[in-house]
Amino acid sequence: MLSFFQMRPTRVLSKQAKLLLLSKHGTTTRFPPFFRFLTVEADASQLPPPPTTTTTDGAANVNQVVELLRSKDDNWDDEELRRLLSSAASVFTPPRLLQVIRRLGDSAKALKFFEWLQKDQLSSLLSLPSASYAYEAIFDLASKEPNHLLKLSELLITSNAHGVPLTSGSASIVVYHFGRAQMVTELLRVYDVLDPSLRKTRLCNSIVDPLLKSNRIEDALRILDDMLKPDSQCPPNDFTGSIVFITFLKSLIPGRILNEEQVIRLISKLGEHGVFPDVMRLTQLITKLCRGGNTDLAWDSLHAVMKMGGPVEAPSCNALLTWLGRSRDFERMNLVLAEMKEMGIQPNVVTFGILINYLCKSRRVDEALQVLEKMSREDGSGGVAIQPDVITFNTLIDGLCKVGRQEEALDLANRMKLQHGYSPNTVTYNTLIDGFCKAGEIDRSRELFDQMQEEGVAPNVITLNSLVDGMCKHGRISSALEFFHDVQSKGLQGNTVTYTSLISAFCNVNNIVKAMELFDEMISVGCSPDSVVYYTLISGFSRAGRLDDAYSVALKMQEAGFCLDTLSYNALLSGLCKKKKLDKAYELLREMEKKGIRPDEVTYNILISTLSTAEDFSNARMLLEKMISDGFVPTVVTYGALIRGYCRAGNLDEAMNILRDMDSISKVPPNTVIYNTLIDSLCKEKEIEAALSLMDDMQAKGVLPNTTTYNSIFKGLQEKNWLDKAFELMDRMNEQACNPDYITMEVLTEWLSAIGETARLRNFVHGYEVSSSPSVRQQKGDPWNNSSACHNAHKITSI
DNA sequence: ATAGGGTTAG
Repeated sequence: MLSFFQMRPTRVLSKQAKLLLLSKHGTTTRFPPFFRFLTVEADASQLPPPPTTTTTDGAANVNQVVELLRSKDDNWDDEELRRLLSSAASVFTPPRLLQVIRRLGDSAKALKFFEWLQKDQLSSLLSLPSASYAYEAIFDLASKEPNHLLKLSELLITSNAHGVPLTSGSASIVVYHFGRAQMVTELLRVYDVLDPSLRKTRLCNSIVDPLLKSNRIEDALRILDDMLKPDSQCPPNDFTGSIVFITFLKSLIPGRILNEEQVIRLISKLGEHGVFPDVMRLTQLITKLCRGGNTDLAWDSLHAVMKMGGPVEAPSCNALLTWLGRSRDFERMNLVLAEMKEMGIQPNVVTFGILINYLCKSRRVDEALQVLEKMSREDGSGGVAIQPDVITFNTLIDGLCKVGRQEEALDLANRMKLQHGYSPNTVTYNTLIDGFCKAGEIDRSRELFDQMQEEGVAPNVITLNSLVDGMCKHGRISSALEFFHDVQSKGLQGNTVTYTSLISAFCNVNNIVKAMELFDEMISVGCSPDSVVYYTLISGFSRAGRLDDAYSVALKMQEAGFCLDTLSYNALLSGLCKKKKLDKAYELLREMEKKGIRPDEVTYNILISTLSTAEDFSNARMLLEKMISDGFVPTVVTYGALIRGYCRAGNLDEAMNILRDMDSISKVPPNTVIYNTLIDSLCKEKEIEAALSLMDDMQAKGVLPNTTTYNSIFKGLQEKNWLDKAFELMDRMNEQACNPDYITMEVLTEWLSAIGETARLRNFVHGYEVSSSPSVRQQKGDPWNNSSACHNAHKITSI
């Protein structure tokens, strides 16, 4: 009875169905391809050709059956139906049956008819292949009816219960609808009941995509694994790649939902099937992974694609290089650059920019300048010259400024304009202005500020902030305020950074009232406080000894939703220790520990300093051990704290021992502060020779003395009335452009006026030579009156 | 590519 069909059971049917058919007949039957709606996977070889014989009798019969089923609601005349179907047994073929079902236009009725046929002797009409197609027709009907999702879901269960395998068409219908509704459980059920030969790439994609979108990573991976098998029936295509890579990029991935191995495995397996992320996606993936702290995985991903011959271009490499640069991994940066060269991946201006930026940030400015020279030169070895852009230059200009070479930075800005035709932009000016401000050359910065406006380059809030901070840090707070108000009136608004600089400056001169006023003003003009400005206040209050106020700012900070960070805790801790409130300090330490805020090197330094000051050297040294065992490296500040403690305790020998240990054991070079501590103590102990020999030691080691050094020495010399040495040092102070402060003036005025040497003091303050003669010698140029001698030379050349 | 946060000396 199945002989209407040429059967080909191997592909479409489940094992169970195959056995059933083979045991009954063992002949080959072909399937009718009647219903191919929504067939996602159009595979003609799967589906048998349409039947070759049809008769008009049959067509008439279909009409009659449909008529009968539709007219008699659910209670059709069984006898009549049976008669219609069997009388035309030779012509009422399964294809006709499907025509009936399709024309019923109602899935419930169709299912009822199907079930009637199954119970009936005529169930032979529903031998398995056509049963599957009958179900496909019912699925199709249901999919167009109200409440289709529920119906499809029920039909899926019924068909399974009836032992009727899904056709590829049925699968397409349900997957399409379940996928749109993200019904992951149903999708998985479809996948599981579907004969493996029907699991085609596009169908699998349609299942995997909603699974990934619903975050069912494990389930998606199971299907992906099937797809990625070497001899897969449903190998991944570009769409598979794109849904997987998009999921990678949704940041759900790194570490949390997919682990590193899984990411790499997917990339490799997809690559084995020739599916790669495109240049943009790979770049985004690398950036995302790096941003999530997973530079290693980013490295592996890029290399996996490289190794398998996927498309890798400069932007993807640049993404990795950026982060390697940030983590100071120069070795791997070089490796990437070498690989790029080897693989013929052409670096672009960004690649060089990253390299230059890295070198600048590592203060290796000369090497950065060499890269600039190299990139604009054709090197004859296949390398193409890459013209630097404004960003390249700005990076270098900033690099020069940051190492205090602002004059060269200015030269480079000129070169950029004259030789390369790039006009300096706001960033160029900002960088230079900040450079000169940091060097204390506020007037030069103001000139640049005026110049940029003359040339039509708009200053922005960063320009403002550099100047305000520069003025603040160089004792010109009122100029800073004036300047701020000035630009405000011209329409340039400050921000939290502007206020932080000002607040910090007022805290430093102990004007807490003004600092608080500015904080309130900042909020009233709509700049939201951030952790830095809170820190600035906490630190300011702490240093002023106003711990209660510091605590109340800390409370405000937390109410605003910020956590106290290590820096803020250190500020409070330092304030408490200075006030010798050690109980409170330990309480704060316990709070830090409870909140999981790790102490850092500075925390240890504060505590070591406190213990040293209290002359509790055994505990100070024990803490030093703990600091080291916690993985911190003691610094010049740590040793400085110990040295200061021993000095204050009058144990200069031990203090000197530590200085020697720094040199011989720890290899920490001493700085000015260390020498100042020791020199001051030696002077106070009247050991002026030893102090002077330490000064020689400083000079030999290239450590510059500062005003504090000279102040201590002058006091010591005054005690012994060593005039000549004092004159010599006054000259050296001038030579080194080390400005006297009020303490210097106090000491020298008292001493020199008492012995009638005020003329030398006058020479000293005017920058003239002191030691040879008290009378006025040749002018060396007055360092306090040199403002605008040749300022045009400092300008960026106008074209 | 550019701006604001620290511990030690007097």
